[in-house]
Amino acid sequence: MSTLSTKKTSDTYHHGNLRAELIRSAEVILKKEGLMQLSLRGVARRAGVSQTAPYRHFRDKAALLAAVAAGGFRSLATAMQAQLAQVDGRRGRMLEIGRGYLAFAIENRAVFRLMFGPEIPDKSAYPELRDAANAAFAVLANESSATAPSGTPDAAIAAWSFIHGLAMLTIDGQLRPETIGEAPIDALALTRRFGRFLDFSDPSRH
Amino acid sequence: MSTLSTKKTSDTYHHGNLRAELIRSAEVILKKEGLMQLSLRGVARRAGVSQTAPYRHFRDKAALLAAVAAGGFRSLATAMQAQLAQVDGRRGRMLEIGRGYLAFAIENRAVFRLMFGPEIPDKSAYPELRDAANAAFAVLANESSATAPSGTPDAAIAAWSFIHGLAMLTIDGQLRPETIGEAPIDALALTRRFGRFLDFSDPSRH
DNA sequence: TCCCCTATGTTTACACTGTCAATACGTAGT
DNA sequence: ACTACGTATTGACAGTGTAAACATAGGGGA
Repeated sequence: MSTLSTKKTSDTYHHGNLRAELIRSAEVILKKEGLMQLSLRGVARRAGVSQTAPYRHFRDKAALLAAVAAGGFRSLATAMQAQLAQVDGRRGRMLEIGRGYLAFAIENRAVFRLMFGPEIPDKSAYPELRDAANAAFAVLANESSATAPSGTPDAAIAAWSFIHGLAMLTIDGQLRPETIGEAPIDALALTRRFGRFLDFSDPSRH
Repeated sequence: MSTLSTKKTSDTYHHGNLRAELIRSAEVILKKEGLMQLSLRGVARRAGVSQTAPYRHFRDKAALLAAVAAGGFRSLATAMQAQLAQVDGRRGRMLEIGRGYLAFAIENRAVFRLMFGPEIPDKSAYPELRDAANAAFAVLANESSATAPSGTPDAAIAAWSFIHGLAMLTIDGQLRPETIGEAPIDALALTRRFGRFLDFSDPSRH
């Protein structure tokens, strides 16, 4: 209408599929600017809509973040399974899962932090998020139950803790030369050296 | 001489030692309201000064948080050493360190998250914070080097990763009955069951 | 003693945020 | 064709981090 603001959304007043677009915009900002820089208004701006448009699709900012985090958990599960597909036999499967986990965390720091951080309070209030998180853990737990000595989920939790801690410390920049007194470290190589912590099917190398 | 002493513990100025008071206020708010609810203005309010008074003592909000985080790392080191003092002999020392670590994380979730989160970007820019973090890691590394087979810091990093991951997952509420299919879990008891991951001086049980 | 200097604290202001209320718009169903 | 409803916009409000200008106290040199 006005010559001043030529909207690129000239197609429709109703965006069409704004919800998905908002999630995608949030992901882009997360990856480019980080979690601290992500604002609802910024997401709306990038999607080309007004600042309150997101409220038609998400109760509040946390709900949008929950949707993004759910997508993150799905990607995480996929990353682990993709890595798993590269190995055959019973050996080193847990290690490959760990690699997938670590690679995902490093490639998507901001989303990874969001998935586990306090920015989404009461995560259990979002069924989609809860299901996606459980599905991701299931990849780990399922593999663990197949190789661990006992059927308890203890082994899976132990493996998860180790991988998760390694991922967190890595993306937080705590695992650095000054800290550990070595040349620049490839975190994935690190996991290889610690394979004995991950692979319950291979106790020989102790 | 006089300038030095007055700068640190001067009590004779406008409102007393504001810098320390601000840090204490921030800690209180952190523990009571959480990291998301902590604002610079809120800290100033609680300290009874104007909203820009903190800028005479900290370059910005991140600088205040860095001071708080440094205190957190010092407390963490103390917590680990206190736990360590409860055991004699070479056995189970790493496990006790892990317990101290976990207890601190649970008791001080918000500070713990701050210590490792992205709210303080470029942590290496704060010498006090860096030193405190290194000192805390040193407790772990020192113990590890005394018990681990090789002199490399690999074992310390592995132990740190495991404990850190367990702590993170715990305070993030990921280790819950629905997730792991068990009755309410005491995280400290969990570490006991996973002691073999922590105690390098006892490789027999593998 | 007095006065000024500098470190400390306040006031004011601005751009930004999350979110609510009222309003406009377009499309689907009748 | 007209109405109803889901969708998007405008405007507003309280709260945030922080920069600039101003105020004040307490000590050091005269």
